[in-house]
Amino acid sequence: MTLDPLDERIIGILGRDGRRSYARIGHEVGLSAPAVKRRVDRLLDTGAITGFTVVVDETRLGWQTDAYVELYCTGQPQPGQLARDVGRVPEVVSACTVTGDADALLRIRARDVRDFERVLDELAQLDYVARTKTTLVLSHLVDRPRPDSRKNGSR
Amino acid sequence: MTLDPLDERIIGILGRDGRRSYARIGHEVGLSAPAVKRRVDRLLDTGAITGFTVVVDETRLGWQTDAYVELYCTGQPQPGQLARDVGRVPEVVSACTVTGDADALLRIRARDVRDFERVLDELAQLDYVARTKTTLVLSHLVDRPRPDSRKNGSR
DNA sequence: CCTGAAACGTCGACGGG
DNA sequence: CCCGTCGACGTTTCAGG
Repeated sequence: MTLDPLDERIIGILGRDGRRSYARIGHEVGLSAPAVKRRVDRLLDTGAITGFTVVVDETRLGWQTDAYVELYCTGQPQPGQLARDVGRVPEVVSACTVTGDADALLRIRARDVRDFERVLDELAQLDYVARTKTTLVLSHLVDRPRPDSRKNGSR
Repeated sequence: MTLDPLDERIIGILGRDGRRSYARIGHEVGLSAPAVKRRVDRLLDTGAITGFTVVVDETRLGWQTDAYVELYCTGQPQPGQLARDVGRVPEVVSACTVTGDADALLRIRARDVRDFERVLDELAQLDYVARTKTTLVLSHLVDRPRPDSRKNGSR
């Protein structure tokens, strides 16, 4: 699966403003609105684009506690089971298996520290979880939806 | 800053489909399209909503290496300087200061392992960076744009 | 908050490079 | 194959109630 430079520019523009009209995008990249739509539709079909979403300020919406939690497990839980189990906890916003000592690394968003403790308890009760290690997020320095693919020369 | 239950539902819908029309949203929550637009505009004004974006499958677009990098620094670099420095590296998709031994935790998206090594070198050359510790992501289990705020009763 | 009407955007069908 | 133009339809947006 390979991307046209025009596709990359379109994705870049949609990354900065997911609701920009096809006509405006076309004007910026030198295509007509239908041509842009056809490309976006194709990108959706092939799965390169998986959807559109709103970006919210989590902290302002009351999710004040942000943390990474490493999971140390007994044995090797099936990745499928692990995914299902942690996916059931709504405060888990991301989870992945990783190299290193821990078996999985979770990103948690909780209302406050008290709420976070409850989530941690919930995770510790999964029978294959031996222990957890928490790293609290203090301040956010950078947050991008995706890597910047312009070929460096900005600034 | 407090949110109406209607605002929460609207944000929830936009989270699942950031391009859904105000008319359809209005139909789902029991408002007219202009009423929905006014709410979304207000949420944008107050900063609760910071924008709209496209969701892409990074792996399919050629960003095959995903890793967490802990930064250990000499002294306490100013958070502002750190943010500026790591923000200049396009492969850094997120960065935050954290509790624990490390001073900062970065999320990196690189084209491949070779590309990742280059990024790591770039980070190591910042003069206040003493050492780094990499954790490679193996497989993604969960990935949500934000915590699920439905009050648990699903499944 | 809703309703209406004008401006705007979307999206299929069609023809040309 | 991918592009552009056109026209019908849906949506946004602002006025007024």
